Amino acid sequence: MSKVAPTLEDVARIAGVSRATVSRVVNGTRNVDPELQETVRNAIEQTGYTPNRVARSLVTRRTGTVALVISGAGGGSDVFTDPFFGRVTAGVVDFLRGHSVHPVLMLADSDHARTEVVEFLRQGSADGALLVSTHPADPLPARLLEAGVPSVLYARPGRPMPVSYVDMDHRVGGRLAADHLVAAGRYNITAISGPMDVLASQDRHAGFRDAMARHGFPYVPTVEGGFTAESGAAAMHRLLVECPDLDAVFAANDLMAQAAVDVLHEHGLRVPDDVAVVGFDDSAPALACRPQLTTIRQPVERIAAQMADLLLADLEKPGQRPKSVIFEPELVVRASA
Amino acid sequence: MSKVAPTLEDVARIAGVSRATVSRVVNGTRNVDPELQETVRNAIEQTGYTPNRVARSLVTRRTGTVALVISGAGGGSDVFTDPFFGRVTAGVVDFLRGHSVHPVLMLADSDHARTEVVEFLRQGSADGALLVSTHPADPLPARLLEAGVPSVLYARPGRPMPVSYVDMDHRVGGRLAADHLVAAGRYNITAISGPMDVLASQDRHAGFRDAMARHGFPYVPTVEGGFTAESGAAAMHRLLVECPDLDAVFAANDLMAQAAVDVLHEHGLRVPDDVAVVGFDDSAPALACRPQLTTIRQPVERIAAQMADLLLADLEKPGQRPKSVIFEPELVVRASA
DNA sequence: GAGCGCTCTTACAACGTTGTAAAAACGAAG
DNA sequence: CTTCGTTTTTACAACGTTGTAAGAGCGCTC
Repeated sequence: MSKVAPTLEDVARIAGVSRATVSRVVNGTRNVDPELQETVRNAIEQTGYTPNRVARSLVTRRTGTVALVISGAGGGSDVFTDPFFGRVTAGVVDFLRGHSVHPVLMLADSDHARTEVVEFLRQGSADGALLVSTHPADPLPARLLEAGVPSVLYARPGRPMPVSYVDMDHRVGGRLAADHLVAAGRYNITAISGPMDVLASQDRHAGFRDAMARHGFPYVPTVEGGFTAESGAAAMHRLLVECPDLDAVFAANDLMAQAAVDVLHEHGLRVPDDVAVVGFDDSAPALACRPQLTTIRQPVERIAAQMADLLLADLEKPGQRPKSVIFEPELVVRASA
Repeated sequence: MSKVAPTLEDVARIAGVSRATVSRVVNGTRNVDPELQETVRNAIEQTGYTPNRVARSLVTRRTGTVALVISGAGGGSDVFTDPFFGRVTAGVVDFLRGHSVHPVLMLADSDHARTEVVEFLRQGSADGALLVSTHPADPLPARLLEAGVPSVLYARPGRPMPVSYVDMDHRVGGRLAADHLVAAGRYNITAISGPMDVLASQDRHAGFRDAMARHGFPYVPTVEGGFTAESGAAAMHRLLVECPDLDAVFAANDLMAQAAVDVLHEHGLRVPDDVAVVGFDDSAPALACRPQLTTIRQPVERIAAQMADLLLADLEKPGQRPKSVIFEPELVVRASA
């Protein structure tokens, strides 16, 4: 059975030196006689010693973990089926593993849960927080800031505050979609927006609408969706009723775009011949969709990695002023438009 | 700025009692005079005290975290785009949050990474491991067992060993698919299997083939896939070449089934009129697919929650003998077959 | 009113590490 | 042969918590 783990003390006794010397051999090997080093290393080998991380954390005040918090989203379980969060996780995990830092996954979908997250971090269970917060009214960023927890946000905060964040220029994304559809000669262009209480949705739509206006289209029939497939399908149905002669749809994410394509097919409309469809994100559904989606690429994994990078930098040298890094979207032309 | 966190000592001084008394108020409130309790609570309120989890862990030898390890899968990043892992994560997170336990996400896709996982757990950074290991040759389960780390596996281990696990009866799943296709009057039934070095794939296929044999079909044309959309499409192409008059396909997961449907459409074949398609898992693509997939439901979230439950039970009362819980699959009839 | 059994509270020693200040070892220089 | 620097090693006090054994307070009984 797993006998009790050996400690520094045990190693020191076997090597015939003091705890401190062993400690110095284990971490940065400064000022230790090479011969002694060898002896100590042997003793470590012999005992199978492995430093106790908790004890180390207690004195260094560093745990080597960060919290990855998904905040704001309503239903806890659906979150992980949305490709967006999977990609964020992938980007974060991939970056952190190169730095021997481990992410603790937390959901902050209720007030109770948010309190728990703040407590967790105040208790020093993690060194900082990576916060994916979609709703601008989310109180969590402010609460973490107030608690003095080093944090970096994915997406700019709802109200200005001194905190680092990464983001993408969603307005440019909207503009790219508009430019593409207009250049393709579409006239009856419509949109399925994301939930309007989400900043990214607002920006995507504003960018789209502004560009359309510049192209001479003062009004864009729009139905608000909820970033889910069901909401996308419902929105498409309504658009077809309100605007039967539409020849293009800009959907604020790929999930809704895919659902829209299905609805169009059900109505006997061909994509892109009758109706052009542009999505947003360039995530898995964009490729799974038939026809494959023309979409606006958001480099989620890179953005997420950058977020982790900013946090580690802040942990390394605390007290720097907040930073922001904004990524540029990119039009990916496939078959749907 | 965030002043240094208050400690038990501070609270004790303000309340005019000793550290131990405060400690007893904070956790299970046994044997403390109600009046004193009130005083202490006020002091806690006043200082904004929150117990330091690391210090607590050092003495209790419990961290309140478990490692959620994704092992075996090749590419680190794709993992999280596979709906399966998202669902496992959702199930685990959802269960654990009710128990104030937090999952640390780890990828074990290389030997180096596996060593890091074992070290992490031996160092006491987490109380136990939830291991999603797909390849039977994966050395991680054995190494964790050897290191005395409490663990529970998703899927039975490659070789028998005394460790708890949860699983589903994949053979029954294969049988359900075969029965359904035969009952629907299909004659030229084919299969796209999962990667054959994965136990779940073997079982699904074996169950399918055995049932087919019982129905009088001694041979099932089969192409091996890799659980990805691309591999599913490639497999479907090959099947169409080798077996042009096929009228049914059983794909070992929904991702491949969806890709197969697309390929069939490209060949001008209608689903289900010309070819029936049955998937496996009942994950998001099953609903996104047109027509929606008839599939074998695997209750991934419930299985994952059960896995977490077993681990917590083992942590609660260590040294019990290993347990296994096997779930039953279920046929979900939709439009594709 | 001394002794006894309660309940409640308090010191104190862990837990396993790191960092600092003091001590020992060892040459080299005067 | 002492004195002084330099390098290496050691002892000891943290870090913030919990658990245990000893102690204080207090109402009973005899």
